[in-house]
Amino acid sequence: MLMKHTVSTKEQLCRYLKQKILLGDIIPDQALLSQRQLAALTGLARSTVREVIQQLELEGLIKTVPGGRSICQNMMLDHIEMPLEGVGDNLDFQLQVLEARAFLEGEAAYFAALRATDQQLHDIAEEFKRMQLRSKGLSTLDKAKADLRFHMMIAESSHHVLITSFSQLFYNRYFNAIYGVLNNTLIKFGRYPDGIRMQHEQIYHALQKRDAQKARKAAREHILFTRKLLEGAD
Amino acid sequence: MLMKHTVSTKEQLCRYLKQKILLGDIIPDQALLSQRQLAALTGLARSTVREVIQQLELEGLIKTVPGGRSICQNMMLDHIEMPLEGVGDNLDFQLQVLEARAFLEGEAAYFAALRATDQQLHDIAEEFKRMQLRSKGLSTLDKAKADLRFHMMIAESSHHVLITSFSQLFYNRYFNAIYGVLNNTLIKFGRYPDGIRMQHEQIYHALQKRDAQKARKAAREHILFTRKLLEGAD
DNA sequence: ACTAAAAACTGGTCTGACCAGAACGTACAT
DNA sequence: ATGTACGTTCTGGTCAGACCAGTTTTTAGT
Repeated sequence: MLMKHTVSTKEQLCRYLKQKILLGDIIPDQALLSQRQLAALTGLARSTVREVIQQLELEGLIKTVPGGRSICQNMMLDHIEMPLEGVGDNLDFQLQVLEARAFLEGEAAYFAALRATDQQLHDIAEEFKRMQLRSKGLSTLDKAKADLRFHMMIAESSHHVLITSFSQLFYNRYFNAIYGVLNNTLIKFGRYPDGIRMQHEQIYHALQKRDAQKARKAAREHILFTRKLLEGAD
Repeated sequence: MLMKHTVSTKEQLCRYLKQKILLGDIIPDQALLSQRQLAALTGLARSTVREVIQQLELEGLIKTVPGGRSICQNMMLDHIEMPLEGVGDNLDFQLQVLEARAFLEGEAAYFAALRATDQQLHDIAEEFKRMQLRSKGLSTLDKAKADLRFHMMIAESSHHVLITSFSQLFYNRYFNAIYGVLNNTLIKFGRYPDGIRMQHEQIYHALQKRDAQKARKAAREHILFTRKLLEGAD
């Protein structure tokens, strides 16, 4: 029995550093260990450590200065912790969030249909079935989380750096707004409107058939449908 | 007299490859020169070439397979060359594009106000002035390009990897749609509506004063204004 | 205690080497 | 001629050790 994807030491270092930064163990403006120290620590060659460092730099997590150490930046932190400027609960803002989300979901579904691994497709199928089964007995918050997890799995399956990153950023930041939308629709209908369940199904089936354009269309319409609900609810 | 930022050979190679890929000199599934060949060609060390390659890979332009060559992917190209599914010119599609764009522009302006370097702010000021001066004597296409350049500079000044990347992706893909919007408004009004000029000015001033929230608001409203124009033009 | 020289770092680049896996060619068997 | 097995050559990934041009820290001299 052998692992198909043994996690390389390089990958481990990468995750380790990202985690440290994202969880706040290393805070902005704080210096990282030097490349040589990291190399000694991990047993990797410095050139390999450099590649990890460069990756983090390209992702905006750290900044390097020749002669000085690599220091943490974490531009993502700005987003996650941003207080949403007090507009988190108003309707206009929620509508705007859904506008952007429609685009994002569409692209995610499109690429997911094209590039998801069979394993991912299988995982999505599982999650979808779970979603259907338990849809009756959950709190609004749990439903929101389930809904988001479903869409996040799709985003990840797109294997598209930009889409995945943007989705993460997006959901981290706007979860409350999205949750608010779901809450509103639930309050109005007492349950998920039938449309939504059917739309989820359409997205799901388009993905399983790897029909990219249909997946995009379904995902987009799904969000825009939610948007219409919210618009008509004022 | 010395250059402040002499463009390193490394940077040159990076731009060269990006250009080749984005302009279609290297098409998807086509193999790049090997790292050793590129090293020999540029005089760089292979380790340095590798860092360039890794960067392109992280940006989704190429894919590397151990043992095989690095092959072009250019996920952007999918967008640029995609026939837009036959809806490229219809109204609904343009509206959708503007929806997503409103969100993106807002975020870009917000972060640009916070993080643009003085140099970038200066460059934006220059571009803005140029835009004002020559706004009378340009073709629609040139105006569209100028408009896009202005917004792209803002996106770049956000120093936010995701926003910058997403903007590039976005504009590459939807330039035609955006151009269509501009064309429509120009046809309708014979010139840019006054609102747009004023809105550009508001964005510009918010940036110069580094008022992030105002910048976001102005940028968002600018796009949503264009959207309304288009909506009312059917 | 303050300053200036010097030593000890840092990231960036280079060289040259080895490995495992992919690609390709060649020679052999059909 | 066709097809298949094999071996060479090539690829990307990793490694080790070196130098440079800067920064930072220490040290020595005032």
